[in-house]
Amino acid sequence: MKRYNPSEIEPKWQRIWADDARYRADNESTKPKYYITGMFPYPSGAGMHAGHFMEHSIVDAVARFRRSLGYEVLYPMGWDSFGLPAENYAIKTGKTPQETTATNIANFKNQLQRVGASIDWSREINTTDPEYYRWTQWIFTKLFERGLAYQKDSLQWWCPKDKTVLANEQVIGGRCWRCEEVVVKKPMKQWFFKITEYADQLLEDIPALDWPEKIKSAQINWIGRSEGAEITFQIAEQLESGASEENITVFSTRPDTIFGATFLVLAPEHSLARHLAVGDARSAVLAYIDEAVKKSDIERTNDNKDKTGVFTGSYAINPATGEKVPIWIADYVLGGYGTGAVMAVPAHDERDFAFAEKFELPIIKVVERPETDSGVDSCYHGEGVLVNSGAFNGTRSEDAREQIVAWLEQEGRGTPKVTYKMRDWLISRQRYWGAPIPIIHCPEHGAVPVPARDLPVLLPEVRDFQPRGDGKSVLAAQEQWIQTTCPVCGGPARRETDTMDGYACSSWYLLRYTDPHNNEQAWDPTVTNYWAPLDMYVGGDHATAHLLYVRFWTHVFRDLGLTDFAEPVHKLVYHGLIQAEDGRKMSKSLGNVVDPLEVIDAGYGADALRTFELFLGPIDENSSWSSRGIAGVYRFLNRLWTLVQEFDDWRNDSQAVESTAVTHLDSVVHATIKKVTGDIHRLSFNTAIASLMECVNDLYKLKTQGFSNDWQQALEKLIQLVQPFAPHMAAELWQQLGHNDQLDFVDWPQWDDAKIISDTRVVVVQVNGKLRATLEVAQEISDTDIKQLALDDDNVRRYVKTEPKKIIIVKGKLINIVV
RNA sequence: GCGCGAGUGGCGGAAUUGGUAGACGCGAGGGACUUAAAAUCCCUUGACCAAAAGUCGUGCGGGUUCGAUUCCCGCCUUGCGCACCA
Repeated sequence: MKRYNPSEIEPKWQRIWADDARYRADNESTKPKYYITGMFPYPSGAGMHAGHFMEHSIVDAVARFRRSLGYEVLYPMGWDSFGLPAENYAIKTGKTPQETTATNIANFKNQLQRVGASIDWSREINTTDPEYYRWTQWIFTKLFERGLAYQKDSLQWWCPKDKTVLANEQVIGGRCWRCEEVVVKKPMKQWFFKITEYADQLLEDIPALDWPEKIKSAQINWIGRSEGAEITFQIAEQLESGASEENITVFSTRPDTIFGATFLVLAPEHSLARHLAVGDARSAVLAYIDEAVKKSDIERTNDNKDKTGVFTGSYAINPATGEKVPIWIADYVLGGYGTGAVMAVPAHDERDFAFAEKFELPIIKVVERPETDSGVDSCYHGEGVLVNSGAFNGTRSEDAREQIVAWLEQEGRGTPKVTYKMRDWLISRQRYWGAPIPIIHCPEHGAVPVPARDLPVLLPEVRDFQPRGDGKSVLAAQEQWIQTTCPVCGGPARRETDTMDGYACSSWYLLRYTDPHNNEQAWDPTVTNYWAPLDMYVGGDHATAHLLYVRFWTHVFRDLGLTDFAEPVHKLVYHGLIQAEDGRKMSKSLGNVVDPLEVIDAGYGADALRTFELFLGPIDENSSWSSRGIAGVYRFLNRLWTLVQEFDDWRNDSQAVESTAVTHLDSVVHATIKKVTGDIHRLSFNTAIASLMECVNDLYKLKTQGFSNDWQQALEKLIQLVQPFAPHMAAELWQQLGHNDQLDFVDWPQWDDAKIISDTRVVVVQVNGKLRATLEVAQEISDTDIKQLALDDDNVRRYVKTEPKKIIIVKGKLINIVV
């Protein structure tokens, strides 16, 4: 009898799987395909912790399950390896990002191999590989040609001391988060992807996605579609300083409240803001604008609720009432949303109300609060009947919405309009470690995309990664690299020196996996249409960033004729986090990280680790690591192992006697097959593993009757069921029971309902819904007989003294006697 | 503030369509084996009651139903996402 020793059997099987490239996916297969993977990792220096392994435990279990069901499974892996951490690490250590990235990838790959993930390594990809980013760049040029990649001047945060651009989140209280220098805003020309053009399509496709509600609603929220109208307010006075416009256009979702619009508010960034400042107010307005523009968005929203603003001295005409209304500037209006200007209706909008109260502006009620509404606030934002609204008095606000817009449209003062919260995707990065934007700036022809034949635009190797300080990436110092010729006219031209956001690289990798070695094109549509879209995509991050971008790009690919499908992922599995044993997030700085290789090497092995991660709880909820819990799972695997050893010893013992007393063996095993199969289908791994444990416990009890030859098949089936969770042990035991074939591809066991059913069943007897007895009755018993048996039961009789009013029978399960 | 989840023993969790609440695991208690310990195996384990019988029990308060962890209404707590988006 062999002891269970994972440190011996796991390397053995990992070697076998690697040697015969067992998990290579075949493009030409005649089997049905199943394409599954997890979100590819960023290969950091820290390596993966036990929490990261959750994703691979899920993907590998499903991949192995699907293989057994007869699918051709594609489970690839790759590396999202461009990005800031590698670059910062390079600055600190003097190593190049190329070197550190290679080291980290080797480490990650080793970790994945040591858990026995059934990955097709022949399809490994790496976003920093020029053969990969060549096509990222090619896609950029395609977007550019379609008008979906464009340049725009926008304000960026700039730290004069660190000489670098900062993200909004890196500006705290107007100061740099690193050196606390006061930051300034600097206008910079940046590259954007026009995701807003796909806002409606991305929104419309959401209901049909087999994705968690949580993610779907996060995306709906993020896109933030609002239906309303743009309404034009004429400026009352002639503007002195030659402003380009004489009108102010506002966006409103409540055009029905226009009769209550008692003032206008413009964002400080509004193009007319300075021009409107007249008379005594002028200097105060200009000061306010300067101050507001300096504040970060975070400050402007977090300083919150306490409204600030200034009156410009100018007025506009409310197109509905004809009244003059004052024009204010206030930073509670956002420059980047709608038109950057709003009509303020203080009676029916809380923000406008707070502002009006503070600055003593008129408040006119135009929607009557229904009597059924119990609220008493002086500001009411619900629906109701219009008042103080001229010809529209008495109209319901829902109806008035359309009627008023129609009327304004007739007058040439308004038009229906849909607006989105989502902004275009800013993809320029002034950092080194990214894919160069494949654009050549020609004095004659402007921004020209690099032709496909000249791709990739290689990232030059440099020595100094420190950002230079003039708002450009270190590539701007590579004068030789920059100088080139215009692809259109052949004249001298200069390369774009910004790199692309890493999210660009990860927006198409799922398609590259299907055809990773293609050096003629990004992918062959025939191959890609065979594998993609993904049947299952597993991850626990990026609800609105990556998962929105990858949908956006795939929609574009479809429109370009590069794919047949617009949605890249059929089913999304969004798993929870595994927190540390102390209930906090696992992190290096907290010192609570569980290293998976240490767990494996401590003797538990990869099988116990994987099984435990899936046993912790439902995969979509957070859970906490438990060093005691993994011992419990290890105990279970050990019990299964021992059981097979004991059977094997019996089998090989020539003196062994076959027991004739064995009962229920089939019933136990077939019930387990049924339960485990159903549970894996619905991704309820914790209950699948629980029923495997239950099955082993039951077999220990049956074992006391002695073994028989029937046990061979029973144990084989059990081993097959365990395989998705503990593949090394399963392979070893399979071999020990006399098989030389590959367990991975052996058909998943079938159950037979007839074998599960026993001669008797348990029926619960309730009186008035309370449990009073349980009866063991024959399988085929009639309702009449059940009723009689129930009523004859001693304990039931104590509660049923009179003729029952009603008797409810749930076939084969329960009888409830109502008295 | 808005949106989406969640709340069940000492702990992680189960109950798939409204039908025995607490599967499975951890922990705890007891026993077997052992010189002893570890490991292993067996039994017990929601609360109250000596126990049978029973009563109570799924965040709180109502409701629908023969029957509610499950459905409905109103709260509380908590996680996540968005957040002055007009």
